[in-house]
Amino acid sequence: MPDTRESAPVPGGAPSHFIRQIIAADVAAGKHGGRVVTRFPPEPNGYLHIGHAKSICLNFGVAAEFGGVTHLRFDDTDPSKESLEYVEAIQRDVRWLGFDWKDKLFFASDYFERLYGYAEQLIRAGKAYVDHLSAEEIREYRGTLTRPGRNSPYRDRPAAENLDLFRRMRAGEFRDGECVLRAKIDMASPNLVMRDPTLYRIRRTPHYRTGTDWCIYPMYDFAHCLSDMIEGITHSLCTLEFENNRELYDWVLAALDTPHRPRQIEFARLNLSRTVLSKRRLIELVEGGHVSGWDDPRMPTLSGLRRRGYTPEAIRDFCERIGVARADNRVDIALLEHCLREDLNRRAPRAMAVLRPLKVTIVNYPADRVEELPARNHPEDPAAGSRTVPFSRELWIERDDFREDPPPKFYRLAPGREVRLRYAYLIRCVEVVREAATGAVSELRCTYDPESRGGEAPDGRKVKATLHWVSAPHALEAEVRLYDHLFLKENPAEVEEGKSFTEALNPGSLEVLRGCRLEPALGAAAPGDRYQFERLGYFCADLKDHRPGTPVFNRTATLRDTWAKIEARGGAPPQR
RNA sequence: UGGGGCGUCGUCAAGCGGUAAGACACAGGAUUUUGGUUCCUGCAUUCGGAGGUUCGAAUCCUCCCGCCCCAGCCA
Repeated sequence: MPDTRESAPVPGGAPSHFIRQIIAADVAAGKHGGRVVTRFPPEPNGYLHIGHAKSICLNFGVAAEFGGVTHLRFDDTDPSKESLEYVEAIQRDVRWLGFDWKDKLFFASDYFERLYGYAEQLIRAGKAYVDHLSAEEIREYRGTLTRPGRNSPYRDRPAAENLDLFRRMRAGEFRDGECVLRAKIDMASPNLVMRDPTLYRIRRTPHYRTGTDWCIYPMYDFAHCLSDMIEGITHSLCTLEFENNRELYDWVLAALDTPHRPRQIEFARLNLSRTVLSKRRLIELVEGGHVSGWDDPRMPTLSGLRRRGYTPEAIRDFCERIGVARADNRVDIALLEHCLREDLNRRAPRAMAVLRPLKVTIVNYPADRVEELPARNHPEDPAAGSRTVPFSRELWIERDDFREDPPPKFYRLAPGREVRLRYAYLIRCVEVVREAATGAVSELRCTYDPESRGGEAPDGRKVKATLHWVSAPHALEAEVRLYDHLFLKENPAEVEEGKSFTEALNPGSLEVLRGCRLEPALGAAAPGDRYQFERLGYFCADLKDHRPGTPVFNRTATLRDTWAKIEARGGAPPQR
């Protein structure tokens, strides 16, 4: 007999997690004829974020592993908050993430008529009733965590009366809130969800898909399980907060004696350090003007991550690595960034850009001379090819790469020191020019070694540092946006009484630099193109604001910076 | 002091009665025309705690402690 517990590796060698194990066991046992059908069921009332990505990867991933399919179903049962804009944005994001629902696109609103039929069936079976208690009264009657609730005075109406009332609800004979349809379960249940939950409410709000066809709408607990059943979902994966609802999910399907019984399985939602993932807080960031919108590159939304320069591959890898379990968690955002760098390091072409320019004049280089020096587009990938970068007498280097009074372990440029300009020459700083008024360093005068073309001196002498640079007369000017974590706190959601989570916002999460200098090859960048600016980080041309003549780049991630770490450790204070 | 869950390294997370995987982070070192990459090395005598069962327990039992979820006509 086969071991149906299936603790052994699963097809594809993916790491084991409890949902994979359950599904593998079900498949092995021939449940549902060995079929696997999952679904991703967003409500179209907001944008998808990295937490949804976990669910999307889980649902599409696990179904694919077992040769199954995944439905994209919009859980659009509350017309007051939903819209087509969100439906479109969600589809765009799921597709971008790399998943394909084929022709399996569904809407709970398409099931309204069938759902209504099931509700009547429930009424006929004496398992649901129309209640005229007000919302406040229902709350009072529900009891508390420790005290049982009381039956509504309308609870024992005959089925025929309930049926008539429910039909009149549909016909629009009652005002919003005047009555609801409730399941008749147990007002004393220790599980509050089971204390005669509301199944239908009256809402005279036009629905973005069904218009004014309906004035009654099913609640999540009624619509979701039945939608799963209708679609033949085998494994209905959701987050832990729906655990209490599982009893009701099963109750509805059993009460209706449905032919197909999906199984709800809950897993822990993702929490990420230094950001927020709740819809409520994300909305507050957008509406409070703390970010520029849902796609602000600092947002953990998929549209924000996309604009920031994240790749779908990196996000999928991240979702695979964090695992799936039932324990509350807060994943270190450094893991997401690691996945990103790993992917980008492999595929981003290299280029040179100077963010905070400092002028360098090569005093012994002819003023009218320009050389085109070959540079590799990727140090480890010859297939990425090469390009040419112009070199001339006047250059820009990074201000951070020069120190008048270099601290220990700083081995970049300083008075009298020699360094290498990447792909170009060895240069030595012979003079520091200052602004008369402020005394600030305004220019460096250097000599170059004509024998070191390409960066290697014939005498074999070594140099400790290699700097990136851009030829001044050939440079493109650009705006570069430096992004950092949105929040300073590990868990921004944890706030003191009376304070807002927005107080933990990182004031330095965005720094806009203008007058940055790019090497000419970057002029070919199209919106969304990603590069590694050597020694700085990964950058992408902004999807919205980048124009060929006026380039705008977003910093996707910095490179790991060992020197910054040494410096921060207190060795030498930064001098700027 | 109702019910439902969850506690394994700083953070995730395997582990399914046979003697604590892996990843990130962190710390060293090697290579390097990116202080990047890559490569080595180190990093839980112990699994929330206490008892018990067993030749043997993170895994089974008992009690205790801590954290999360539920009182929408939201999902």
